[in-house]
Amino acid sequence: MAEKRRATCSLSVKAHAFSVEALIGAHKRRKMEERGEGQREREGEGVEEERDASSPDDSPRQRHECSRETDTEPETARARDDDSPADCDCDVSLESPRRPLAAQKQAGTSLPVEETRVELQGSDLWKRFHEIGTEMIITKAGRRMFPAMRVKVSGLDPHLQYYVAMDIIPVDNKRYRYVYHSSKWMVAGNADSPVPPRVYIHPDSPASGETWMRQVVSFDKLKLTNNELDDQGHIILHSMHKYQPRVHIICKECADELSPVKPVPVGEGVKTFSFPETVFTTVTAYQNQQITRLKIDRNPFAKGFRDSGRNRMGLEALVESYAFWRPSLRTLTFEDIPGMAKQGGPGSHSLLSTGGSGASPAHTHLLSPSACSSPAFHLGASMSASEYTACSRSALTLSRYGGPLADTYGCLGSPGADPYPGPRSGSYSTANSEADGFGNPHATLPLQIPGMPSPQLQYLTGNAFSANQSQQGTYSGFRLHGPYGLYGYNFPTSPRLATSPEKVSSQGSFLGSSPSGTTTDRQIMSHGEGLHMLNGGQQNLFDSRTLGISGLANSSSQVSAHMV
Amino acid sequence: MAEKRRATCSLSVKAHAFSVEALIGAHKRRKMEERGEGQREREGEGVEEERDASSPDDSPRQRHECSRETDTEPETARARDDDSPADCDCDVSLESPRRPLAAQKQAGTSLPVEETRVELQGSDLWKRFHEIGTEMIITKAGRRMFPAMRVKVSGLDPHLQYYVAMDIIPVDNKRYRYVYHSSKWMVAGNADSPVPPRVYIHPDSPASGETWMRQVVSFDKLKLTNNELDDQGHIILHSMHKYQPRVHIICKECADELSPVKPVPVGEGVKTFSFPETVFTTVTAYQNQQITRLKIDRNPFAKGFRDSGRNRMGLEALVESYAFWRPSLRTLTFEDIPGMAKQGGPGSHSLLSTGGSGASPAHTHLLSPSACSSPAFHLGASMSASEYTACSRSALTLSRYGGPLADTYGCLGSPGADPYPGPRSGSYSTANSEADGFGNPHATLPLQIPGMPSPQLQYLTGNAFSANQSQQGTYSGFRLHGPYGLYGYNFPTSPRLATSPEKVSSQGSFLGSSPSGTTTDRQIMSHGEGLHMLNGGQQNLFDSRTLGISGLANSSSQVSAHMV
DNA sequence: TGGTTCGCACCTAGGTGTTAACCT
DNA sequence: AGGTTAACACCTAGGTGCGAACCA
Repeated sequence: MAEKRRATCSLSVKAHAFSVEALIGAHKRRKMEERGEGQREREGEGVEEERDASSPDDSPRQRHECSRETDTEPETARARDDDSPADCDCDVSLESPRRPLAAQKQAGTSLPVEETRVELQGSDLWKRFHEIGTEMIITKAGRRMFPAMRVKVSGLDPHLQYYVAMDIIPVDNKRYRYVYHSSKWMVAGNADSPVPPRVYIHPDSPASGETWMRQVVSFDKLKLTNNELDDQGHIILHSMHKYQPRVHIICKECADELSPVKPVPVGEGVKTFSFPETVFTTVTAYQNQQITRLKIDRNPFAKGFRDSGRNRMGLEALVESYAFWRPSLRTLTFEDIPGMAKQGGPGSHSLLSTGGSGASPAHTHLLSPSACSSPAFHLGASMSASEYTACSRSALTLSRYGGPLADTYGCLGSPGADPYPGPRSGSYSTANSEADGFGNPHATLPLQIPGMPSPQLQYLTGNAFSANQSQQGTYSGFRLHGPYGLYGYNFPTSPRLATSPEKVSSQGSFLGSSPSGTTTDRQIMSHGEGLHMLNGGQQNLFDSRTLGISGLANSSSQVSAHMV
Repeated sequence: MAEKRRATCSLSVKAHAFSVEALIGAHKRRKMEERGEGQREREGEGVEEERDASSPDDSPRQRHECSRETDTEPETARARDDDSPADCDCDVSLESPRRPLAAQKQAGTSLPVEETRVELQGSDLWKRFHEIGTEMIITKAGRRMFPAMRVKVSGLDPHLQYYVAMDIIPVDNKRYRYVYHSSKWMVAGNADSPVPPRVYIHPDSPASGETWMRQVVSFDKLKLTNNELDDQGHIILHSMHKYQPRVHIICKECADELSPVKPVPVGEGVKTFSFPETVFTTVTAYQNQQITRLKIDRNPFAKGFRDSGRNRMGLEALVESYAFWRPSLRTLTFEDIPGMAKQGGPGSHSLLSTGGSGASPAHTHLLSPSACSSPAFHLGASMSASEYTACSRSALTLSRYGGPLADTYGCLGSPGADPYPGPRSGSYSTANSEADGFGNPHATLPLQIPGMPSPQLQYLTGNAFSANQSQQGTYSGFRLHGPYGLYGYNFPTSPRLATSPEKVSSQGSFLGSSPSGTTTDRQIMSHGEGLHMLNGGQQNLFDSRTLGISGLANSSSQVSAHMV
């Protein structure tokens, strides 16, 4: 019934223009080849440390394989054996250090001044992209980023109110062009004229430090656009330019000047963080096929374009599916397979027919209805934990709202017209790896496990620049970038203040079924009937069942960024 | 390919047990019959004053017809000619009076003490259900209410912080049983033992009075369950009991005791509102077929069950479809129609095949990609409106966050253990009609049109009990209920504090494309490229194009409830 | 020719009533 | 026999890359 059918192969029309290098990744090639085709099949569904976060159905399956999915770190000298254990479930020990100070001190009372830190979640995935050369599609209507920025914040005053915002600044003043022949980005001239400044203010803003630190702060809903007249509040960028996303944490009293249509103010109370691996080049259509592949492999919404296991191409998948019927099918062609062009084989429920007909409804129902529904519970006020410990299900309660004590700071200043602050100052950042990129819910469990030692804790209790990873012997530890030589951020105080609405409504719907603890979702870990509450670091109680269900500890990146 | 096919008719298995009265609505029957079949066809897509709020595609179409869609008010003595103009587009004058005080005073500076008022949105739809006998399905997993509670709040101090919450209390201590023979609910004994108390705290809580008053406060995400062990934060109810939803507005300093698992506290600073037309009976499966019909007709998610125009039942629709081929088909039976059991007729594009095959993918693409995307824009701080008036698109900006001045009130008290407050006191309420129930986005536009007279303003500026409707001659005006004789609300201080998460993440996704101004969505009117901003009543500027696009003024209900 | 746009198939995510079991 | 449950078809809503068309 469908009027148009996709071509069977997901290569773009430009495929003829690729270099072999671009297609196979050359020296950056992952070592996947070593494996049997059967093993690689599942990679296509989104594997390794980074979980899709949206298809609860395949989570369990993948966790069983991740130990060998991450064993390859293209190009970099990073040790492979570090990632493997981290990727796997049940090794939650790596989780703990993410909240070193807050968790240690049994917070609840205000903490003394400590360094605000921001860890990038999903750093591993970001780096995978970064090694290839991250591209982000921008459209007139606005396009989400993939991976999305997700960070974990620590070192805030639990009782102060903060805004968290994100902006994206030019890395240089160049325009780029992708040369298919060499599979490289080349400078193609100077940058286009600046675009109207836009800031994505996290929809949970303002919130208490406790709230921010309790969850993974996700920027899933942020959208990029090339429409300079955009009135949806999306971040406006030029195509074929290089950009650097930044995260800002602004104390409420300093947020007077904060606006979605003005550059983020600078000064005390505004801390800015950036992560080098999140640099990307904007495009209106993907240039590097490797990027396309990785996006398709990892973004659940692009599942339809998977060959059912990327590197293990479609044919191999079919071989597997039909092995029972035709044991020696190794050399078969598409024509050999009945219905290949129109539908999947009878036994291949997980085999997406690339040219499949619409006549095959999804009655296979891959989604397990009992998968975690990740709800969020609201409390009217911050509560004494004792009120909720009586729970017969060993559940904790999430104090969603800042609570009475959380906003004794009222910003009394008027939101006066913000004088254009001028160029942003550069930002430093240190970054450790071993992270989940897209926000594996299970992986981002912000819980400190009582009684379980935190092997990396020692490395994280120092200041931001001392971050390191105990279990990653050969890993470089952290990267320290000098002042980011980012292109001047000068926008006209400008006429197009045409601020406009931005849809934040369906916050978290994307990751609704998995990324617990993201501030986007205001969710809490909850698997099936189990109830697991985050308690803002004030307690260390939690349902130990969570461990068995939601391991995959490594997805939290030990990235610590230092602000200016 | 589908393994199971729905029966051709959407009548339940209990259909054999209905009385004719139940099927045709007896004296409550709407006068639709008078119309030609062609006119009534589209009713099935969700018409009258209440708009689906989720299918932007048919909005325009419907507005062209609504003038005659709402002309019937079953049973009540309500004048029909009142509703007609109100339902139609362009008559925005009815919108204005909804925000009498805030809009009048050019708020922005604090208002003197005034009566807090709450208007039920979608009162018309609620009353339609109420007249039949509203039923709400409850499931173990939790079921949304339809219609959802949506209210408009006024009379708050714009600069104070408030929580808005909802709970649902028993109307009496009886258990009910539906008697198909008489199509009536009969008492079947005493109520079951009380269920654990649950309160749905609106996810936007706490927020400033300005924020609450600016938007329609929607309880879309609230879910009902019959699972007493629920850990999702859903409201727990008994099946076959009668309940009354209530809305509470709690000033932040009084919200210490507010908890999702404890009864709403009483006392100063807590104002409770209830609307008689929102009483419902809980069921696990619909009892009254008229309820089923109305639900299917109005709930966009049930569109698949529409016969393409409910009251203009399936057969009539087919007659129309096949009229061209068989002009005298009035007496035909299902068997007369080729393919009746499996697919719709050739010419009825809007006729959903009741038993249709899955082999027909949605390539018709009903959704217009250019339809309003209803985005929400965040502002880091409340801003001086002057900053945004320069917009070349005559757009205004929504000040999303309370802003600096919005929380000078910090509740310093600890969230101490809340002593069980005991039975709720009854609540009074006055209610005017003429409302949209489900929250037609366009209809809930909280804008005061400068220069446009507000015919009903005079009736709404008084205290809560003086509400009336100027244009509804014969309507009773308002209802004043004495202290609601609601069943005692005594729950054990109880053991199952098993509070638990509640998913609030995808707030507004349901109404994402239409109900602007709902606090659930934090959205702003925005049609296509147009940008319309709500400004919290601080300004009256807005893009006049909104009028032409988003009329349908009547959907805002002039309901004013009085709290205890 | 390189870059952009737009319709589309194909996904995820989740809200409907129906239906057939199932329970009491 | 009435009430409850879970799977399911069928929706809404919207996020993907593809590919043809378009543009400069």
